Amino acid sequence: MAKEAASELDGETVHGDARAFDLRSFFPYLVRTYYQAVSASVTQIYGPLHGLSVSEWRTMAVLGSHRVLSASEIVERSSMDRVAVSRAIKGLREAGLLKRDIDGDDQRRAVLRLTPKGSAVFHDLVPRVRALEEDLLAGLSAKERQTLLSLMARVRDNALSLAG
Amino acid sequence: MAKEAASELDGETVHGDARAFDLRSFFPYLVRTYYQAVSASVTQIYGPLHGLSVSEWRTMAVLGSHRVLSASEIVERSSMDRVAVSRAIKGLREAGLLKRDIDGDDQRRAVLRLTPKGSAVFHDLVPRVRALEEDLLAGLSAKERQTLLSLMARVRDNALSLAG
DNA sequence: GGAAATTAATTTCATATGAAATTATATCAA
DNA sequence: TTGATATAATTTCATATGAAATTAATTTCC
Repeated sequence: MAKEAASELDGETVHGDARAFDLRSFFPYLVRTYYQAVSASVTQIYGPLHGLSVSEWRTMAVLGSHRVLSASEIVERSSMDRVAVSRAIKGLREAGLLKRDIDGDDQRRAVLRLTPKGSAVFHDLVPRVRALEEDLLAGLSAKERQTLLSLMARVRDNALSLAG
Repeated sequence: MAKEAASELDGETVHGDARAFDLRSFFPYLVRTYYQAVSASVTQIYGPLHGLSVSEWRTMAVLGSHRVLSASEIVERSSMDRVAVSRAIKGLREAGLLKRDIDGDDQRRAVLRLTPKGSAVFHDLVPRVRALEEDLLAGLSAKERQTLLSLMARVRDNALSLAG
């Protein structure tokens, strides 16, 4: 990274009020610290307890409520990329938490479901992550929670339309 | 990951309403998709334009407004870890955007500042990232923006207190 | 029917990341 | 002093990540 810059800059002319720029009040930076804190708190639940990675937990969460899905369907429902899902499936299979069968009609398609052991882990985790969710939102009224989700959704939509 | 689970689970008894768990309404998951969208939109600015990585941009942003700092001070002001900062400094030096001098009093300490070229890149980027920030928050009133930041800060504080 | 295009899933490869170890200097305490 | 401890910064090493290539099965269209 930081290869030779494309735009022409003479290195002398300083314009605008860039000097006053403060990273710590820059909105994307605040979003990042917010995400980091939230993310670290969740990892504490499924990480140490059952040795799951983030991708494994998400894969399990999607399968836990949908019962039977293919890898592609998990990709759609989890906003993870297909490599992450493929590796999560591998890890969960090795741990005996997930079962993989080839679909009768379409031999490319692998049908995935939690094993009884996987299902038990899932049911052990759900109340814990729900409690964590409550702890994260502690002190916020129902209305504030709704406001937060709605504002986040609006900003996310703005961001997605910028990315194309 | 997904090594042998520690807790005892017989794999048969299903309890609670885990079946109804939906990842897509799980708060930490929503925070993550929000972060991913915002993050991708910012990367579009400093990435292609000047070939900067995220860490390089942040390091530059901190130095751009503080003029002269050590690597540790950048770590404090950017919420990055010291390895990321060290590597960002290396990249920025190789690109001629940052200058490193050993402090006279403390020979361990490296004093960093942007070169004229680095300063020019910074001044080129600031109006662009400010415009992006505005695009992200488009459609939100001043009050709504304040509300969003305040709610995010409260949740972040909750999360940090959970992590210890 | 069979070549071309499509779809499912995995593997490869090159890069990113962070905890722990390392190097080097500075300070503290006997 | 000098041995022990602390601090600044970098390097190492093991793991995580994702784009692109690969493998394999299926569908489309002539």
